[in-house]
Amino acid sequence: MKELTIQQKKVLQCIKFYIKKTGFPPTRADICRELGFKSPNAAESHLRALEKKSYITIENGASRGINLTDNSAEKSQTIPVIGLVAAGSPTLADENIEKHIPYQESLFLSEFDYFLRVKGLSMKDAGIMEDDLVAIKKTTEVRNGDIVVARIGDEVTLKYFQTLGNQVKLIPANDDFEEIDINKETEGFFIEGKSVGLIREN
Amino acid sequence: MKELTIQQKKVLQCIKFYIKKTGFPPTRADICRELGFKSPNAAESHLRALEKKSYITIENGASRGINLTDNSAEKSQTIPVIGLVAAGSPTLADENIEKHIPYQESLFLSEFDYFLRVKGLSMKDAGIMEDDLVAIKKTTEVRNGDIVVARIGDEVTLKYFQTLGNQVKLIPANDDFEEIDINKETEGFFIEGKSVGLIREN
DNA sequence: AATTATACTGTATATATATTCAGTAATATT
DNA sequence: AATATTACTGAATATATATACAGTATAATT
Repeated sequence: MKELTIQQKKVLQCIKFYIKKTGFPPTRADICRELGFKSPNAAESHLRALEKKSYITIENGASRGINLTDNSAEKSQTIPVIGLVAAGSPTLADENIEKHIPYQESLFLSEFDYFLRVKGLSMKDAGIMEDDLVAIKKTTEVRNGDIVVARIGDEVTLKYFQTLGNQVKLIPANDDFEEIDINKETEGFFIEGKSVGLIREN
Repeated sequence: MKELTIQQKKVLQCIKFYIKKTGFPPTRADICRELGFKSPNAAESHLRALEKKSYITIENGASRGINLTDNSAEKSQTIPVIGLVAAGSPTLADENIEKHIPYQESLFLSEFDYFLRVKGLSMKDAGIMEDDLVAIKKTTEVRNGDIVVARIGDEVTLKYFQTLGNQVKLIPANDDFEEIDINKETEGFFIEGKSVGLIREN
């Protein structure tokens, strides 16, 4: 996927926004109006650049003949599912992405960035079972009682969050598991995000 | 919602199909081509009828200025959420529908008909918590171990299903609750469907 | 019985729109 | 140092497109 320039991104955003607002793609003149260009050729050349980088297709001769490709998404948004390996997952990087699943904006009350595939039963009593998909919002602003994705070195876990001063407790929802006590400043300790929803496929 | 004539339905379907295929709405001429009309005015008058019945809006003067309204969205794109009252819910009829939520086909592995809003903790150990939305597929074909929506008279419950001969056990996933033993032929006993997925909004 | 809605054909036309051509200028790449 | 890419203005134009007008005919509603 070729990178877009700042201006090209603006034009692509403009197209997406226009479609969302009106239900149909903009004309060259519409794009000029939205972005302040004075010549339709400004829009035209940006469109051809976007076409070349395959973010859109253009049906020649057709008015408003712009079609967003799957690459440029928004059409049917997808969200990555990341596998959480029980015994130490190195990162939440792209190479750990299991698959992408379609997703609708208003599925949960709050926005989220990815799904985490749960391994193990450490949050069983919170109703989070093996293989559940937990919707995670990337954030470090978490409150006591939140279910968080915490990283300690190489290991990533899902636990209840509880803090007092500099001390953090990561509490499992299962008596068979031990609670983790850690200092906020510990090397390699990091809050990746918090749970905002859950999906179970069965 | 005003009823559409057969021809108007065809035109509306044609618009939806065209947008799906190309990413932008059809012109009058496009509609004529697709449906075999010989005059652009045939398309024009159908469009105005659809506008009048508010299945579409038309931006005057704009090419391809057709916008599908929320009304004309496919039924299958939203799915009802039905409240399950812990102590006896009369029916799963329309009047109990909480709301509709958007839904994407491939969200779960199997198709489903509605979401059931869970009340109570009788399935806690199966990871089904209060206020969870359980995706229910309407069916009477259930197997041992399935989580089913069973109706006994006025009461509707969510339980594990276990059967032997004519005898059915409805087993909660919580020691605080009692298992229900019932004969298949009992008056007023009915399997409404089974759980095929779960969503938790929090 | 009169009116309105549906369902078209056929012609005409103003204008909305894509698209080409001619420039200018800065920046990035080879 | 030469070339390509980005980022535009400005003008011109063929054509794609919405839309009005004139008809014909049947069915539904008042």
